[in-house]
Amino acid sequence: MPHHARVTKNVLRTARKTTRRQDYSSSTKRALLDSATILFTDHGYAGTSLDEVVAAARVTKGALYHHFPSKLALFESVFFRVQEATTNDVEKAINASKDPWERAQIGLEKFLEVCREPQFRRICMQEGPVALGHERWAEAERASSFGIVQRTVDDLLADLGGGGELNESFGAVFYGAIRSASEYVADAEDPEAASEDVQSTIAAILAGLRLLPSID
Amino acid sequence: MPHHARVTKNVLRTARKTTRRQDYSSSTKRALLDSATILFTDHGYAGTSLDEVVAAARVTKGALYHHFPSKLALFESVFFRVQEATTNDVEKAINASKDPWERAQIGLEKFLEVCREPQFRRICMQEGPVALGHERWAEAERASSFGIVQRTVDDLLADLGGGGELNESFGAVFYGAIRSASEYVADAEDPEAASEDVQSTIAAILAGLRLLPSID
DNA sequence: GTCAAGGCAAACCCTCGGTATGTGATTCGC
DNA sequence: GCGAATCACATACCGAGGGTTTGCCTTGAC
Repeated sequence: MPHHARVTKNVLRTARKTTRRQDYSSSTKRALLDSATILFTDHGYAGTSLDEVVAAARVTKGALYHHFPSKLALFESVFFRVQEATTNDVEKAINASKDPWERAQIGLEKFLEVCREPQFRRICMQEGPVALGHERWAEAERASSFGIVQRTVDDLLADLGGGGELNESFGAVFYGAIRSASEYVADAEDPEAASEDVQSTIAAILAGLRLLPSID
Repeated sequence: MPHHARVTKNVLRTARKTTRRQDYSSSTKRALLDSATILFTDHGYAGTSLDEVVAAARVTKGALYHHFPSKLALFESVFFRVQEATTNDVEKAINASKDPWERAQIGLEKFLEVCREPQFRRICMQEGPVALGHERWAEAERASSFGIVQRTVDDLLADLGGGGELNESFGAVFYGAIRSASEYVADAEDPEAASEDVQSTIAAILAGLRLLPSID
């Protein structure tokens, strides 16, 4: 091999950083994840067969099991991908403000919005707990949605001068309230109106808490 | 057949009201439901095979499919049986009082209690939505747990003199809050303490609402 | 050019939900 | 009382689908 050829090759490889095979591979993996996301969203975890997934991705089960050790592992990858994308959205929106009460309001509004996206609702909220098991799902939630809610609630309570004893309890209560409210909005005939109602409701509850002499 | 024999037979049948075959039949059906309840509670819907169910009930699949048209139908029967028993418990406890605020407190306490029973938690709260489908599950919930919460909330808001526009929204919010709080209590290391914290939390929220000049 | 490895296809196995058919015990008609 | 009908259930079987094994064929290294 002449010297200039080696140099050119190295330059090109450094520029592209990936080989043709790696491109193919990651492309296949992404196709599998995309197909699986759609199918899991439409038919749920148990209602989706791997044959459907590989057909939609135009590969075979051999490819699937080359990239994922099991159906459950495939679902996990889909789950975390959707969860991360959604959580980032909410977190970014929240950081637009510094006032804890405003942050809470923005976060709520944004969360009601993302819960109307079928992917997040079905995969992360509905199928997640059963497919991953309640334990693993709860752990994943603590690191994302629930974590955001808890931190927001902590800030609110700190602003109210509470001693912090009931922080976890308030976190659990508000997390559930927001989840349920999101489903209410997503299922409503007029989601816009329902969303405003929910925001008024939460706002009323928060306003009431601010009137209390003390929380603890 | 002599006359006295016919009379005796009729008397007996009237007294017992069932034939021997019907006794056997309902007995095996109950055995299937009992076994299925335990297995669904321990391993979930998808994680339980019908072979396990019929083995635990000491029958075969022939018997199962004689009583239930499908695995899903078996689960439905189990689901509704558990749900009805639990809901009746809560409803009965609530009716011990007439004051809406006291009823709410009693209902909450009782609900936190029943949610610590694995059967209700796993079958009605966790597996139900996925196995029955979100639609059917929501419908069943409206007729039981959610219905109780909504009626209780309606009474509270009426007592506050609200116009009723936000009743549904408040119902959804409190329903979710209570559900989530129940899981928090059930998973807590010290459920008794967690239960008290949750009751303090909800009490604080309700106290705050009573301080508001108006809800709507 | 050759060789190793990675990416994937194809064929197979096994569990499990569901079905079709058989059978023995009850119950009913007379 | 006795045969016929029926009911409650057992047994054998089928197909779908998750998972495994094997091997080919492209790609990249030397």
